[in-house]
Amino acid sequence: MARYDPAEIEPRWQAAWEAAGSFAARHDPDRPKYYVLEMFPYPSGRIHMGHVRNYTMGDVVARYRMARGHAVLHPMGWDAFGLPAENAAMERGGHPAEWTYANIADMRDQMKPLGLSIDWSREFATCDPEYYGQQQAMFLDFLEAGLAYRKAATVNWDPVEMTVLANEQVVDGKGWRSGAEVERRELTQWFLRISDMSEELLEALDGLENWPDKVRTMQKNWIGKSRGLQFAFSTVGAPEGFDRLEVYSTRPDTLWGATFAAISPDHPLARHLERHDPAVAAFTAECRRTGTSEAALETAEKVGLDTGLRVRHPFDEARELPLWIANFILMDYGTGAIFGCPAHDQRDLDFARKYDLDVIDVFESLKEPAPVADIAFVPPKTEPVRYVRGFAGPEVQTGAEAVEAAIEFCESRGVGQGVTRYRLRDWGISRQRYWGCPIPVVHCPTCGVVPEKKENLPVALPMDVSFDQPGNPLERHPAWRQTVCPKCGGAATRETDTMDTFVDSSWYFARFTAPRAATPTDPAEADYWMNVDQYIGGVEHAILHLLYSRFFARAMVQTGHLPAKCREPFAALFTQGMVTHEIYQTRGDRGRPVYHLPEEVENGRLKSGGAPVEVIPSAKMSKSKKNVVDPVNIVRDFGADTARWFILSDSPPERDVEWTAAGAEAAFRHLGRVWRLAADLDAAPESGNPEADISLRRAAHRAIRDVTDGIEGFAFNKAVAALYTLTNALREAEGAGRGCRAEAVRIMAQLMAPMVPHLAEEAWQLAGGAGLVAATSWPEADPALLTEATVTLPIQINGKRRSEIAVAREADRAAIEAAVMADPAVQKVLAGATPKKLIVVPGRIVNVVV
RNA sequence: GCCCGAGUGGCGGAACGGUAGACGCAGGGGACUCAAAAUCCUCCGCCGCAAGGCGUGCGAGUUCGACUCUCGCCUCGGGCACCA
Repeated sequence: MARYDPAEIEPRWQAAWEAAGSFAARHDPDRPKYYVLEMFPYPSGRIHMGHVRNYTMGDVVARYRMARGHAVLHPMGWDAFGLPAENAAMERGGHPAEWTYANIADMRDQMKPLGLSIDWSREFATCDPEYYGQQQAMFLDFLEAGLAYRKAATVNWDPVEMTVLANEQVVDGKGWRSGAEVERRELTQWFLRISDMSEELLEALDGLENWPDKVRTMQKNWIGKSRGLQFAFSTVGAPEGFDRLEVYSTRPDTLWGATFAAISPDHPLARHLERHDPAVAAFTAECRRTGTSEAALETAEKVGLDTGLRVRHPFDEARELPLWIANFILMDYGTGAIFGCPAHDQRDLDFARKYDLDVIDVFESLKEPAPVADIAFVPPKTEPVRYVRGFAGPEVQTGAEAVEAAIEFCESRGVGQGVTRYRLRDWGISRQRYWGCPIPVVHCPTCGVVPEKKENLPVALPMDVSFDQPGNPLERHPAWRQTVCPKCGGAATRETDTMDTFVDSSWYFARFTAPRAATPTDPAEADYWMNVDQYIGGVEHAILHLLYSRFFARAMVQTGHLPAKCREPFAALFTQGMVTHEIYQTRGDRGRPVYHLPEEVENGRLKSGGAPVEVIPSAKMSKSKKNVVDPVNIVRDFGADTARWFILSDSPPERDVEWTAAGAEAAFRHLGRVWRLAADLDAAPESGNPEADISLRRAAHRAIRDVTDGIEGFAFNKAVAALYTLTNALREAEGAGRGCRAEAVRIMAQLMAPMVPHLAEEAWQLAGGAGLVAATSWPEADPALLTEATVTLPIQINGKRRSEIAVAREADRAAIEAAVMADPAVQKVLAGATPKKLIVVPGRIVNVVV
């Protein structure tokens, strides 16, 4: 007997789609367009289950929208610049380009058998000179528009390798290869003025209604708008030029609790002091031996050094506070100087206790007033508290009120002014690396920094480079740097910094609308296809990638590369969860863990040798833990449809999904049953009994409703469950006739086409459908088939379910009440008395309160 | 350290503030088979013979009614600006 054979079915239908040109995006002004985009992959060389999940979800949306009559754009490309290619070149020789393009070819070959509805004619990689040349053209426009500039910024410097390290390459404050203590070092670097758009990027978040709230919240917090007071302390004993010290505080209401002032080790005053005082120099040098990441700075032990200088309290000239240098003050935020109020800030309190500084309470709790001991009193700003050392406003007020009152009071006395600040910093895009988009400017000894001419673009990366030593090969290339000044024609050198790879991924979505255009975008194409209607990717990109893209879209609008409607390029965002798997380990020498691939393990034992394995609970699939399942093997063993079906079933898309071998096999068995339902249609009786027919039709139409709701609501697990229910109905519909069954199978084929497209085509054909199911319109549910005449109403007594009654769907309240009172369980409890309350929610529930 | 999430049977999960556990996996029992696979039937939150009781990470609260709302915890995960 014939069996479900995906190895035969899947290539056949992929060829059919190809022949029909089913997935070519066609600019059709007469049809509504729909742009589905999954975050494009980094070409590591192997696709993993996370990719399968991401692209399957996008494929469901894309195929569903096609069936809904949209002109769909569903492209794919490669985020191809970045560190791993350089690391590969260092470790095994060869050129990053060679490694990258070979990986792209491999990954494309792994992806195509998944049967995704991608328009491959639009594919590109960000390392294509054609792409990054257009990026350079935009950079020049940004530069001219004042959106790009240079300033000094700190980097992680490895003093042994003499190279800049990425945060990821700094492990416990040491270089990952050299093990040398990392130093912070200042370099002049290129920046994009994202901070100028802080307010706009913040306000526009409200309009992103189809983004997850959590992503909007994260971006809001990242932008970090704050209202505070900026004022200057006058200093005592400070060197010339430092007689005033500007500080910023979001809690000026605690000014009377200030017991010290502190500056960043990178503050100009600290830098001045270190030149004259060896103790200060030693301390600031120590502070700089930390990575540049905020997590590293925040988790480092809080240390400080008393400069011996003092500042005067602005409202009491006689009161002097010690001035410290402290490692937790960030030069990038505010003015790089603060006043410390230990009573109402835990970090300040820890610092004060450590260095024996005073703690002065400013306000206390209304409920249980007590002086601060080891835990700072930091109530929500909305909670009213009693000010014992307030200086503006009433004695009892909230923190928020007190802050505003303090700002007003200080301004009226000429002590500082209220200011609005943002945590968001300008975007540093300089990277001292080879494998990135060269920044197209020239350094001329006479003209300074000069933009390259657009006709000279792309400034292409030289191919004759070596990676046998650390550092940027562009710096030591014998000829590449040498060029002529575009302005004066004299000898000049090229910029050797390349761009952050986040730049590459900040506009690829726009390039997909016209991937071969001679300019970064084509206005007509961008106008038709933009914006992205549904963007899908990992939540790990919630802040940086998405915020940079939002900024870039605005910058592109400003420089004429996108129409004005593109300021928010992603109309809807969906963030998917990870794919996880159990970890299998045995113990090697001295108890060290040895990890094993899932395919090496069977029934809790190693296939070879039979040693028992420890099972560690699921975690994100990672090569180092070997808890990875290669999609290529799954497709080979079960077919793409099984991989797609499993990855969509069970877990809601936004949550993590656990891959299990049993689940994959079960998915395969289910698809086999579905195939058999279609293949065995001929065995059904020519005509069935009317009751079975109508009940099957009802089941099919309920499935239309439920699958449609599931897809529209991004609850693919629920759509899958509805399809299981329909399959069960078909299997149980013994009395239904052949025609009715075939109709149900065709509906099932249409409903499952977005998820398991190959099997859907096969079932469609077996059930007598004409043409490709990929070319049919989405079925409509008949409302008449969705409603039942009677409903079952649960009866609660005091909130606990005790009984149920069947009533007509249209039954009114009085009829329901009568039926409830007649119910034996109710009568037993009431014993003749009247209920205290009778709550009737028609169609839902009844609650009798006695 | 800071910001954001998530916690429901043995497992993945379902549930406009209204019958907790849809649908599936695993498992038990049975049919078919020389046997196995496949397939089919059936049981399946926990305690209890039963009546019944208890159950959505923990502790309070709001409500006729809380997985769902509020507050306080615990655990796990994501991000923290040079990983992508």
